[in-house]
Amino acid sequence: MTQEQVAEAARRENVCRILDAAERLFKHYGYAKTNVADIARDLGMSSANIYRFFSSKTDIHHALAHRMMEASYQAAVSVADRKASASERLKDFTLSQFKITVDTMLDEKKVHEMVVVAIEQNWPVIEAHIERLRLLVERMITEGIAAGEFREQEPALAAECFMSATVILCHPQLVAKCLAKSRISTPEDLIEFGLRALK
Amino acid sequence: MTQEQVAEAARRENVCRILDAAERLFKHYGYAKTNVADIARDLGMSSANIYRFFSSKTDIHHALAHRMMEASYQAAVSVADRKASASERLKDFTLSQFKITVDTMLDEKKVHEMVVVAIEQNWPVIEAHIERLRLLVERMITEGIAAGEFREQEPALAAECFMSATVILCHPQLVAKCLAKSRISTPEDLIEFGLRALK
DNA sequence: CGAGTGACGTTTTTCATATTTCGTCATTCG
DNA sequence: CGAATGACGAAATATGAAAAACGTCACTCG
Repeated sequence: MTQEQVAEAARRENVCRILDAAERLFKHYGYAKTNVADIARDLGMSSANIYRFFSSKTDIHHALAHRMMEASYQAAVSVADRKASASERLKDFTLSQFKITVDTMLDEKKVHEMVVVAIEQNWPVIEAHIERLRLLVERMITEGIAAGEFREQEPALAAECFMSATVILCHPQLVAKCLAKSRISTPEDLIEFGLRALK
Repeated sequence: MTQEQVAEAARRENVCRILDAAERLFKHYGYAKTNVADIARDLGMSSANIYRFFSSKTDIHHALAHRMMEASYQAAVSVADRKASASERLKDFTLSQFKITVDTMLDEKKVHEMVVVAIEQNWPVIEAHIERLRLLVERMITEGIAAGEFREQEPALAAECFMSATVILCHPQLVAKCLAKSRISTPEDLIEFGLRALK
């Protein structure tokens, strides 16, 4: 292992530790109430040292968002790659996204604060994430068409419609609102509805 | 016409004038920047007089929201009552709701402020409005099933799913966001998608 | 008598400034 | 030499007193 590789590994390790600490503190005290000095103290280092790995507090926020979305995407990929019918996979894909959103929002107030900021300022990473997911959906739909499971249709368009139709299961703010109110339909009902439109 | 009826008519007239003035000022200067004295001055009356018709500034806000939703509901009813296929009416219903939402949001910043407050605090009137619309949709779906246009299904469940699927066309905040971004699908595409799920 | 008002107590908002936090850099230390 | 830091200026935020807005009520006037 070269000198550079060792240094790089150490750097990654530090980045990860900082993100872990930041995530924990943000979730516990809220994003606004936690300052970089708090994060540094938690790790037994100086706040100046944090800035060797992140250019700003916002940058940490970005990185955390990226990490969470990456995890969400990996979960999605592992569902999309399964050996199962397109319908089955689309259903599990959407349920998995729903579950992740619910779990993320369970911390409520603290996480909500961070999500709102990211959405209100509509960070490009969010759009990029949605687009990646859309491509996954598009692929599953294409496969479903090939298998004769779905009717002939434009996969790109169908993917966007399917995701729009199930947006209340994946959009953090909508999920937060809808969990509270009494509803006739379950998530499964809505997914079933979306799948029918594809067939 | 009795004494009471005259008085009642005068009261309604005042209520209406106040709401008109409030709506205009709120849209021009924003809800927060407009105070009750401004509304009163605009009408050549004292602010104390406003409180003979509305118990608070918030009450005016409520009344305005109610008036707008009532207009939206009447537009919806007139579409739902038309002589046309259920598909056609459901499509026009959704497009009409979409148009109203877009037009309402066109004033952007000023109206947005009021809508956000109403949604964040989730006023019961909003839930009630959505429920009324859902009942209209349910009726159209029931008629569509009877006409053999849609498959056999639970109308109440189908109505909620259809509305959930088209929520991005009717939810003020989502519409505001989605108008900005480039999309593959048009509103018509999404409605078509929702209708397919019913057939 | 009752529609309408000016005056007034209470609550909320504004605004100036005191304090905290952010982010940089020259310097230390292993 | 480079990882790490304390000290520091700039930017943001908390604070609290002053001003404005809210909402009430005794009173006026047609």
